[in-house]
Amino acid sequence: MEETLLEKNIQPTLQRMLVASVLLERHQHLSADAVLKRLRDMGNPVSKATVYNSLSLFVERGLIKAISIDSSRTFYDSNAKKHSHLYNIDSGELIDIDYESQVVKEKLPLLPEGTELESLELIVKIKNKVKR
Amino acid sequence: MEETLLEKNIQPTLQRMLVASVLLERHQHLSADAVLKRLRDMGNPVSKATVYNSLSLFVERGLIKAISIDSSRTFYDSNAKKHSHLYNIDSGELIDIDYESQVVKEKLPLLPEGTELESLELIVKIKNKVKR
DNA sequence: CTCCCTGCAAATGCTTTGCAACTAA
DNA sequence: TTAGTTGCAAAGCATTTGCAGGGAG
Repeated sequence: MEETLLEKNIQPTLQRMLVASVLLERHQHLSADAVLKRLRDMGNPVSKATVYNSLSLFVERGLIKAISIDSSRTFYDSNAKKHSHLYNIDSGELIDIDYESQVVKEKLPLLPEGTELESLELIVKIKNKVKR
Repeated sequence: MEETLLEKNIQPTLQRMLVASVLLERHQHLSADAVLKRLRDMGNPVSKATVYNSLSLFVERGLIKAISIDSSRTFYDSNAKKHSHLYNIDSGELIDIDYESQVVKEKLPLLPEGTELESLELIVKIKNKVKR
């Protein structure tokens, strides 16, 4: 874990290692609050501010991704590779899909003069078929 | 304008007509606050709550779209037709692109059992090429 | 009358910040 | 020593809500 952080130029402090190990444990999407809760449930007292600061730093350094579904729903994604998302508006579940953004990129209209691609975010919102 | 609202099953009150006319005046992306400011600058005193309530109602009824760039940047889009967006992270500018979501949809992996497509949001983030 | 809408202010929820104490090189 | 990190509480924003007053049918 220490190595993982160092590779991304992140000074591996105790709290950062804790935050990183909770999120990177497996492929998952967690809110900042869920990370905090999990840490505390595990008996690791970390402050809310530190969780937010760490997660933001990780995103900035490309260790993880942040997915904003709407103004009050941000998920941190342990999968930093290029991929897209399915969001189930009924269950609140967020699922990775192996949809290669290459497909999209190839078909993309020209970008404005003097700009270049930074990232590409595709969110497919789905809902349950049955009686809603 | 009254007709436009009625078509979408929105009771055309004075304030709703004002909000709608500011946003639908032309193709644009405005934050709730920008709508409020524009209304007040035009000498139409409308409350913040009413602007938010109206915009949310319009989105719900399919008159406009809401685009969430990140947790503190929501834009309301006068273009309710299916399209995608370019977001310039340097300038904060949001631009519609005529990128037919059909292309994306055709290539989409199967949706989970019992679910159906609700919407599809593609945000291409770009940055300025020169010295940043 | 009754229902719906409006406006205000207060409340909410998420995220950031100021700052003093702390830690590691 | 000195820069970087942490934790707490407070501040900050965007958005929502409670509720009293108003308006339309």
